[in-house]
Amino acid sequence: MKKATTTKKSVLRGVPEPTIRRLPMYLSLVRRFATEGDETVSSTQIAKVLKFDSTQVTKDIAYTGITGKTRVGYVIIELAEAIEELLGFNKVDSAFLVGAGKLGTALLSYSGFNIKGLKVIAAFDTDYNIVGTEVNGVKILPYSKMADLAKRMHVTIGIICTPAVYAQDVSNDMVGAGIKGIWNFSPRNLDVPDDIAIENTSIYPNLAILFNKMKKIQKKAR
Amino acid sequence: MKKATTTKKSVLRGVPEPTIRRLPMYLSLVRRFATEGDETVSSTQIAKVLKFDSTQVTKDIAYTGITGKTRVGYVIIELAEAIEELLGFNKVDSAFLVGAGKLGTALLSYSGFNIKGLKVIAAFDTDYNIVGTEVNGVKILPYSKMADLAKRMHVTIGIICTPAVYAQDVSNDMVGAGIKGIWNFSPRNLDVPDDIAIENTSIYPNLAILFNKMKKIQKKAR
DNA sequence: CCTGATTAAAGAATTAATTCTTTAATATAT
DNA sequence: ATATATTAAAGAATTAATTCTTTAATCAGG
Repeated sequence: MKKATTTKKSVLRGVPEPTIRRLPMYLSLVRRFATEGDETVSSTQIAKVLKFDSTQVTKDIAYTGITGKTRVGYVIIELAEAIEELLGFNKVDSAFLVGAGKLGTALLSYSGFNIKGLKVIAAFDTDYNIVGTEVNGVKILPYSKMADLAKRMHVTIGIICTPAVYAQDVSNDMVGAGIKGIWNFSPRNLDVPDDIAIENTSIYPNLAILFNKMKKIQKKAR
Repeated sequence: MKKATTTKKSVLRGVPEPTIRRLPMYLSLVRRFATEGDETVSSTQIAKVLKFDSTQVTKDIAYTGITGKTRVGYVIIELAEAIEELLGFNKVDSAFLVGAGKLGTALLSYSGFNIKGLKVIAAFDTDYNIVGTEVNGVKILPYSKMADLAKRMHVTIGIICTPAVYAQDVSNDMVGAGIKGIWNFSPRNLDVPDDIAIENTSIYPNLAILFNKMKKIQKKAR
């Protein structure tokens, strides 16, 4: 052990996905602590609120590269910034959203959606009843212009909120336009080249996990 | 080892969470195959589309209790039903939604939300400008009536879509009213008794995972 | 200035999850 | 019929993730 290279752990083998799922929880929690006047936070505190093992919290935070202080914990401002950096929330990627139906407009109007890290600069649809309108400051443009604009504006992220049948075509168009990451809210599995990142988001896994937890608790009660 | 009990694997130690996250993907995929006329599906096929290891798919499906046939695969109808049963999507839980703001109404109007397994029978808010209105067939009632109605109607699931500051109070009221599972869309971590299941849903983990995948791909390219 | 308590951090041990290997079944092609 | 290829399934091996243990730092109280 003790290799003298400067490579961070996170660079060596990447941050585990379970850690990436937990880090946003820590971020939201310590931000709240900050608004309540706290300046430091310990992994013990975080673990207590979230009901996690405290060494797991410590290990997760270690991926950010910052260090804490014995008997004090972490400086919240530092910690929040370090988590944001690790998660990629501190730079801004431009995004196009395609499919301004119910789900698409819901996302556009959702305040939590315009987060640091992601800037939705336009939305697109084929329905000329909604093309030309605006949702939460984002213009809805004709889909025919999507690919060309994405190329010219160097948009890196595409958000797909179309019905399942159109999702693959939209995905193809996005990839053709140089988009590097696709956030897919449609219930269709997309086929993309290896160098395109894809993340499927659906509420069903969350619902399934809730049901599963309820089932486990019922079982324990017997 | 080798205990001769008839207990299924899923009962012995529960279904792993990664498996529960994947099963809805299989379900959505095989339903599509069914609409395309297929009657059977192999784990190899599923794995190919989703870019998973095929033995992982086989093992995940094994948790449902059904068996496949060599050189054929699984009967899609059976498989879909078995997954639905395992995930708890085949029974119906009554749910109340609290907080009919942007996020709440978005969820109510989202077609994928009224899934088998979950029936939102009413929504609640304290804002009298929206109380009395209806979203997608769901009435919005005054929040003051929530707890009482939940008790009388034996509602088992509460969905919280309020701003962070109200979330803990709503959660307390729900627990007091006998609700057994809370699906929390607010960005506040809730403190609930051990016998209450809680699932926090936020889009940030998904965004973080997307960014992380993009970062990995960029790194590989160098 | 001690003493005790709390903490981050490193490392070991354990547990969970994934991937690899083998086997037996069986559909399809020759 | 026979051979070949495909598949589910069981089990072993591997890898990943979590939890436990120890250590050293350092803050707070006497």
